[in-house]
This record gives sequence, C-alpha cells and structure tokens, in this order.
Amino acid sequence: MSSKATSIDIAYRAGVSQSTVSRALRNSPLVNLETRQKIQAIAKELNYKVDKNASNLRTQNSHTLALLLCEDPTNDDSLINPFFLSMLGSITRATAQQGYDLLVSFQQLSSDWHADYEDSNKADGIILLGYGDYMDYEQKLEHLLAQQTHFVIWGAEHNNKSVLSIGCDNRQGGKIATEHLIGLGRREFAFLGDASSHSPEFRDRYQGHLQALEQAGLNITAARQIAAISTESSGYEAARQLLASGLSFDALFAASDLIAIGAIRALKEQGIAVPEQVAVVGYDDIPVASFANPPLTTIKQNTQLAGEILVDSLLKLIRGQAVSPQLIPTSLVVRSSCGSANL
Amino acid sequence: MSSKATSIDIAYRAGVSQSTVSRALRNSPLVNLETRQKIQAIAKELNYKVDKNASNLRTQNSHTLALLLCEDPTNDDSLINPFFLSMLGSITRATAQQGYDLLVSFQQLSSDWHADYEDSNKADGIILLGYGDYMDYEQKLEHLLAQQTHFVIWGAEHNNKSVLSIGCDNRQGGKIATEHLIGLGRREFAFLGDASSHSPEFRDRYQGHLQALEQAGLNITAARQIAAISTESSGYEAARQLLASGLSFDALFAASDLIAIGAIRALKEQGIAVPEQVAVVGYDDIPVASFANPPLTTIKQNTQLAGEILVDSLLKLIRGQAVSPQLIPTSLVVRSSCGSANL
DNA sequence: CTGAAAGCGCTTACAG
DNA sequence: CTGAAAGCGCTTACAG
Repeated sequence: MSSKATSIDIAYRAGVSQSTVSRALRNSPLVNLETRQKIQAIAKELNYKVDKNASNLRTQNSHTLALLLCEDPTNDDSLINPFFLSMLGSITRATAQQGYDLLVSFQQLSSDWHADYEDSNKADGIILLGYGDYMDYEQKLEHLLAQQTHFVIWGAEHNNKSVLSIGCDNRQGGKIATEHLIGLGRREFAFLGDASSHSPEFRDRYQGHLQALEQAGLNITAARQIAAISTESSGYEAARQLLASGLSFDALFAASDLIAIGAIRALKEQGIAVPEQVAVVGYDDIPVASFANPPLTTIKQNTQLAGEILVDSLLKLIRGQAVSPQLIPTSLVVRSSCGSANL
Repeated sequence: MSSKATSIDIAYRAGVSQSTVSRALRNSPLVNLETRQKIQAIAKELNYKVDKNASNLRTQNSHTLALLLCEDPTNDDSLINPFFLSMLGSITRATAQQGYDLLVSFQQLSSDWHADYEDSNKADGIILLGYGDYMDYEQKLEHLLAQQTHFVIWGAEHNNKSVLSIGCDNRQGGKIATEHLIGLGRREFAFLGDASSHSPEFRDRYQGHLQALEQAGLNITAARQIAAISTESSGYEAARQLLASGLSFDALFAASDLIAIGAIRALKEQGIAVPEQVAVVGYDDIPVASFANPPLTTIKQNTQLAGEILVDSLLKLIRGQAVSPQLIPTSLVVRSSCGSANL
C-alpha cells in the first residue's frame, strides 16, 4: 500500500516467478492465457505500472521523443509564434498515438541541448521546430549529425542531405496565394518578408510568388520585396517602408499572417482601404487570421498532418527504416482581405 | 565511438574506479579536486552523459514533471485556448530552470492518465491545466489523491483542501474590469460567461463583477448573466441572446477574450458601435486581443509568474515542504474597446 | 580520498 | 509454458 508495487509483489501473489509476471504484463503468448489473465488482474488491482526507468534501462530505449522549440531569442515570451504552438498540439497528439512520451524544451535554456537528450537516454530522437534565423542552427545540426542522433527538422529542405526535413510546400503556397490575387485582377505586387537563405521558408514562398507572376507575364522587380521577420511590428514597418518608397501596388503577399496584420495596420493608417485599394494575403492561417479586420485570406498549413508526418518519420529513422524529406501541400483559405474579382 | 560511453569507460581511461567517476561527475567534494577535473575532462571529451534511466532507477526519482492539458473534447484541435498555450511556454521555462524535464500530454488520449505518470516513475509530479468542465475532473482528482500522487492544479481554489491549486485572482480581475467600466461612466452591465460551479474561474470573475457593481450602488439582476464557454462562437451566441432579450446595456464584461471577440462581432452585425454604444472588456489578454477591432481592453494574467509558481509549488510538494494555494494578482490592460470617459 | 559491492526493477536469452 | 540468472548503468552505504 505505502510504497509502489513491483513485479516481484505480483509474482508473490500470483504464485509464479517474476519473469513470468514480466512476460504476462507484456501480454506474451508464451505465458498460459489463464496465468496471464490472473497476473494482469492482480496488477490492475495493485495499481501496478511498469517502472519506465527500469524497463528503459534494460531495453536501452526510452520510448520518448524530445521536441525542441528553437525560438528566436529576440521574441517576447508571450508572443510565441501561434503557428508553432499549433504544431506543438499536433505533435503531442501524434506522439501519444504512437505510444511515445514527449519531452518539450525551449532551446535558449539549454546551451548544449544538441547533446543532451539522446546521449542521456532521455529520448530516442528529437524533433526540431525552429523559428528564427535558420543559419544559426547549422553548427548544432552538424553536431547532431556527428553524434548520430536521430532527428527531424521542420522547415525547408536542407542543403545537407543527411538532415531529414519535413515541411509544407512553401513554394506551392506562395504560388497559389499569388495566383489567387492575379485571378482577382491584381497586377502590382509586393512581397513582405525576408527572402534570404536565413529564412528558407519565406524564401521559398517568395519563389513561388515570383513563379506565379512570371507565368502570368507580370513583370518582376527586386525592389518589390521588403524584408520582414514574422511579427506584427515588423510587418507594419515593412509596409511603411513600401509606402515610403512611392511605388504603387494593389496587392501584398505577406510571408506570414503576423506580417500581414501589421501591414494592414500600416495601410489603414494611411487611409488605404483593404481590400478595395490593396488586397492582402497572409500565410499560416493562425487563429488571429479570422478575427483580423478584414478577415485575412491566407495559406493554411496542415498542422495536423504535419505533426503526424514529423513523428512518423522520426520513428522510422529511429527504427532504421527508409525515410525521405516530405513536402506537405498547403491550401488557400479565402476570407475578405482580397475582396472579389469585380474591380 | 560507435556505442555510447559509460562511466566504466571513463573509469578505465582515468585509471580510477567506476564509483569515483560517478562521484566526480556529480562534483562530489569527496573526490580529490585534481582527479575530479581529470575525470570531468575525459567525460567531456567522450561526450559522456549520465544515463538518466540508470540514475533515475537508482535514485528512484525521475527529475521530470508531467504537464497534462485537460482540454474540452468539444474543442477543435487548432483552437487550443491561446491562454493555455502561453502557460505552456512559461511552465516549460520554469521547469527547465529548475533542472527538470517536462513531459507534455493531452488528456483525451490517455484514458487512465491519472494513474500513468507517477506510478510508472516517468514523472515525480503532475501539473494539471484544465479548460473545460471542471466537475468532470473530480473523480480523477480523487484518484490522484488516493494514490498519493504529487500534483498541482491550475485554476480556482478547490473544495477539497488536499488539492493544491494555483490560479490568478479571478475575483479581483472581475472587480477591476468592472470598476474600469464604471469609472468610464457605464451603468448598464451584462456578464458573458458560464457562472456555475462547472466553471469556477468564470464564476469567480462574475463574483468580482457583482462585487464592483454592488460597491458602486448599481443594481444587479441575474438576467444579465448569459452563459458561454470560452470560444468565439459561444461569445457570439451569448451576445445575440442578450440582444434578443431586449435588455438595454452599455457595457459587457466577457469572461474571456474569445467570448469578447465573438460578442463584438454580434454587436457590429446589429450596427451597434463598440465602444461608443457598448463598451467591452475581455479576460486573458491573449495575443489576438490587441489585434481585435477595436483592440480589446482586457485583464492580463501573469503567465510568466503563474508558470513559475506552479512549478515551484509542485517541486515543494514533491520534496515534502509546506505549500499553500496561491492567488496571483491580475492587471488591467487598457486598449480601445471601452472608449474613454467623455460620454 | 578511494574502491568493492549491493541493488534500483525490469527484460530476455538460456535451460528445462 | 515456466523459472533461475544475468545484466542494463548508475548511486551510495560500507570499509578502508
């Protein structure tokens, strides 16, 4: 009663050996059905649970996955990117569905996170969810690779082919967003978001954007891309900068919803009507998107599917099965920020 | 190189016994400083990490906390209450700061979650973060108590004094929200949110609301409380219901930001101006609040502090130290949804 | 200050 | 189908 029951307690009560108890609890067909049921009944009665530390030590795997949120240290705590929060939800679910536990951690707190988890047998593998400058991770990824740690990384495909990345098809997302705008009769575009290799996901969205413009025979000028990171204020600044440049435009494609929302604020401040004068498309479909004013047309990433694929891929990697990078298709969510075609 | 280094490998290289290695790695003053440093250097070189399963098994504690998000099953996945997501962030940080790991799980997935964690030695204690019907947890809490599991629960103070609860001072929050509205000259109020014991947090906010009204000598009628759960659509419905009742009102206090946002949508649909005709205060200060139109005046809960106190309290409980329920003060965040006093 | 030894609670060949 | 035994990698009395 007082201290926890062990398999030996059960063995004693069931009148069998501890080995048989262990087998019965794992439902081994080696054990006589009747004996098995008897043992399981006693275990239940005693509220017995297999000690994870002991079984993990013995089997040398932890049945645990680690999720590392590598956030941009400049970000405010309370402003954790809502998209990643939603990913966290789906990853939690997918992990549990596979019978694994999930250890969650933020990068900044552990300076040597890259060495911590798998080496100490706390987790069998790691999922990296990064937002912030991609280039900063390079070294750590190398380190993980060198240690033969099992890991998958969310985002754009990596240069190093040994790094398994899972991400949404950002290029396709950028393309359909832009095509939507073109279909609505818009002709003068600007892209708001960093498009350098520091933000490979944004860069791919931009490339999809350019591709759509090109296919529509619209002209492309580099000046129409204004860098921004994924915050409301950065989006606001970027739009102000665009406005100050004096370029005329009737459509904005923002690399994230947060950027779009900031941009809309800047436009409104100048008395520019959205969508009448300028149509805006965002990216991510974060919860705020539908409450924005006007409600934001955006590109939705399937976080449910993404979480599942991330977890499945990592598990395959751990089991030594073949895996390959995957691109998850995105979809357009039409709301009001682009208006309709009758302009 | 191939397989993980153990303390025996280090002992071999350092020419000492394995026990000495173990002591040195825990930085025991029993070990000669020179020997200690030598051992630590070798450990570093070998990229050695203490095997958590082995040390946890030996010491019989896991240095891990479990966080259980008990969500309302009726909620959509992608609409995880943003407030809880923010709590998750602060709990993750606080846990790491204490040198513990954090296991995260959603309730629905594990039917016997209440028995799982501590019994299997996966975690030393549990933090319960619930949103949804409080009464549903009663049995499970009893069960946890019966098993002498260490746990803290977020929210209103519990009937059962053995349950350690940590929460924001909802009564005070409801009071200052209402006082703000009264100070602005509003006189006809309605409260949007369930105020039954199924939602003790909302109930406390409502009670603070009533207290403020009473102190201001305003009359209170039960009809002016409309039940709603914390979703945008529920807030919308509640406001429609209020509108349909024909009661006149110039101020709404919503039990959550999501409810407030839904209510504002309903008001606007009827051509009622916010804040000119009706002032609205929300609760939580979720990220969306500042992007709402108009930006929402709301009650901010200090999630940073809340996470720290939750973790600290649980750790004290585990260590057998004295703990008591705590009420964390809230603060008013003034934005535009209440207008100014010049009405 | 250091080492030999026991033991945490399991799982799993091995033998029957 | 079952049991005796080894061993996963640590920590920590105990003895010196």
